[in-house]
Amino acid sequence: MATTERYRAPSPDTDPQPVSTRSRILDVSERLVQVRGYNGFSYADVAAELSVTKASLHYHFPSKAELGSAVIARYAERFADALATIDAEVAAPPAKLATYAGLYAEVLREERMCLCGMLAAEYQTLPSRIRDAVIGFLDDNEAWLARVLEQGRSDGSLRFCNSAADTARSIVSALEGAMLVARPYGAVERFDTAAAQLLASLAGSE
Amino acid sequence: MATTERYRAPSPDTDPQPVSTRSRILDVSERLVQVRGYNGFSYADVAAELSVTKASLHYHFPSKAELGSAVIARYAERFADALATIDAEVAAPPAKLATYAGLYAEVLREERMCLCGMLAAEYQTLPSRIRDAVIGFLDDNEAWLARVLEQGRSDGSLRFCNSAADTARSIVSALEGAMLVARPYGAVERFDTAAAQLLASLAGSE
DNA sequence: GTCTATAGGCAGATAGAC
DNA sequence: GTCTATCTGCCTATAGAC
Repeated sequence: MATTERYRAPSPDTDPQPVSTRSRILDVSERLVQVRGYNGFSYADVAAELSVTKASLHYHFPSKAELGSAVIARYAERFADALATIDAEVAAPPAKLATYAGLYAEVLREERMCLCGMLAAEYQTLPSRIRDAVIGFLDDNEAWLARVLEQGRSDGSLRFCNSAADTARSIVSALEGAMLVARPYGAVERFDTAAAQLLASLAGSE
Repeated sequence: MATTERYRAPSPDTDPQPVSTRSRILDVSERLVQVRGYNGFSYADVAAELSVTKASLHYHFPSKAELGSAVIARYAERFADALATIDAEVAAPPAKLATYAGLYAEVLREERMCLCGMLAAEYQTLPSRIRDAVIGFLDDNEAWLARVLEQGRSDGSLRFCNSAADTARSIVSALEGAMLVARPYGAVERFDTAAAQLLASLAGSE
């Protein structure tokens, strides 16, 4: 998909080297956190999947807190790139919101929770570096959404009663909640229905 | 509060006995699951808070899965009673929804996540008995909400485009998500704003 | 960079005395 | 019912060889 090219790994044509161990560790860890939670995965799980030893993982990431921090930092960077891509490729505010919701749907289709939503649930047990990253991720998303909402209000394509900031928060909440509840049922449709309803409630007069 | 009396512990006047050990274990465990998650608390945590030994806890709840099952079973029962109380004491559908959202707000005010939302995040790591209880809890909530929505559509006090069932799912999603996101900020206002927006979007013509 | 080996601690759980 | 004592296993993390 075009909107994801900018933040995916380089293609084999231009970059024939094997993926670095560090990045494969992050890939596996990211998925495990999204599926099982930060408190639900271990170095042993990652090591088994990659057929290396736990000691080897500690060479790349000395502590679990550092591994967790690296996971969310990379995730946030990729997400920020995706938002920039939406800005570059999608003009209309309602379409931007729909594409944004589509990012969540993609994650859910892989049977994962949003990394940030999962960490939000576990918030009280997390190292402070990871806590800060969770807050930063939410803030960035809300700021981007608020800009899109302002734009939509200006051109009449979106309509909402409260402030753009509050509405942005509601959107993040609603999408995170829709993922949270849909996943136990293994039902992506549940998410899609909730997202569609949300977007419809923001539709403008135009 | 009147709406909670029916499912709270009996008052000292009518029931002067001390709270049973079993129920105190459930109280502490429930709070720990809501704050730290099922994978984030241990028998040692509960034992320390109650000043008993882990072995004593195992007498009451032989395995952690049984303890977890008992926690969610009691929670679901109490929640069902709360819904019955709303039905008995609140007539207007919009007021029923507002009272329902207030149940979530109460939980959040105690810096807890909804038990079911927390377990939904950890779903993939849970014993199957607990998984089933999570699904059952969500189903029950959605069914109750769908009935309220139907009632509101009939009397014109509520308005919504999709089916009552889908709208009920959206409400559960939105409230769970609003809790999930508000908690890291320690900001109950975030939840209140999102809940108010949600309820306003369902307001009928009447 | 990856390994073997191991440390030290906490997890869930059990046996048996009181 | 609650205790002490203990088991087994997994956890994060480190030392040091290759």
